[in-house]
Amino acid sequence: MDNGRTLLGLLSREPSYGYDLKHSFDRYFGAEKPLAFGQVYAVLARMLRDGLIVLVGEESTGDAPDRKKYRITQVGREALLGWMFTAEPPAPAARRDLFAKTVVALLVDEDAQRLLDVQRTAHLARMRELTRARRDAPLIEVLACDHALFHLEADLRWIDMAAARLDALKEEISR
Amino acid sequence: MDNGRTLLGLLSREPSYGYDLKHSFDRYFGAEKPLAFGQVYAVLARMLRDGLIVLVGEESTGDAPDRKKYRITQVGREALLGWMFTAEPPAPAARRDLFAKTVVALLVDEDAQRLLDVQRTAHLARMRELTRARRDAPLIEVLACDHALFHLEADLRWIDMAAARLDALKEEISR
DNA sequence: ACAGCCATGTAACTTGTTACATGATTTT
DNA sequence: AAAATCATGTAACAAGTTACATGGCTGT
Repeated sequence: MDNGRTLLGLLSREPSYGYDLKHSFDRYFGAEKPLAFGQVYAVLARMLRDGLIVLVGEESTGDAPDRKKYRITQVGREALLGWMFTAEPPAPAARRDLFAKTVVALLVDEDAQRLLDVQRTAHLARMRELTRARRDAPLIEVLACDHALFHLEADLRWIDMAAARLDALKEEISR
Repeated sequence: MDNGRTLLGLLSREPSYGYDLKHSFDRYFGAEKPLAFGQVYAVLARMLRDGLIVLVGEESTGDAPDRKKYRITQVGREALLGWMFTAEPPAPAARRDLFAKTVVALLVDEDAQRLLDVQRTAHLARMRELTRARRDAPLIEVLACDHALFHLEADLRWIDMAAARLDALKEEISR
């Protein structure tokens, strides 16, 4: 319900329509990946069902096409605050890509060192891209880039550390 | 197909059974979160359908209960290597929890500074836990902890940086 | 006999992805 | 008149989560 919360955040500013929400979402979060309309309406239907939002009066003139305006409820506001002020635990190890691939490389007895080299190169390339995209971007995108950059850097540090311990790891795993 | 690849990795060592795969998975990746049996069989059925694995001869004695042994195919081996030697792009900004929450806090005009403080505190607490869990753990778990620790640290750095730019961000967003 | 482990799965539900369907209004 | 944009959705598919169902074998 990740997209759900961000849409709820937008609705907590002011009531709005599915169509407009999609564009607001894209403005704040969608630089890399715009939100599909299908997803917007699915999420709205879910939140409506769960009482996080309601349809607001409307039927303005009757001439215009369907336009459904949604408003956040008290329940929705509480859910939103609950989400915001909670920290998600880190994903389990198996679902952290780099870690999983490294372990699999050791299991398969494919050259794990080569795997780490490939991953390092790919990470560096992405970091260069992001550093370029960062220039001349609005502040919000700068922060989005920095967030990604910091995490790529964390991966790089891990790669170097793991590379230095591959032999010991390999031995431990094959036991 | 994340779990799929790790199970495929285990199968690339030697043919095995769903039941055993679950336990192998838990041994290498499941310290934090064991893999459910239901998921194992679902993944196996999918990989079988896609030709990544096949059933191996078997029907050993007829007395024992159902036991289905799976073997990786050439197609499966190629899929596995393709996965390993590819780097996943970072998740889009909207799906990076900390970033999304921070932007929502600014939109909602809830005290974003307080949000960052709460998140920092939670991150530090997790880091303490992980540092503790790290002691006396086998090497593979040490590396899993380090991976998580590096990323938590990356988040912390971002929190500090974002906290220092909140006013500018708020201004940019409300335009 | 009963507990616990071996071994396989199904069912219901959640969220996300991609592609398609429909029709009105506004702009060129 | 055609093209772009406004505005809503459905359908099919993928992957994961949790809970439940079933039955045999093993050790006490």
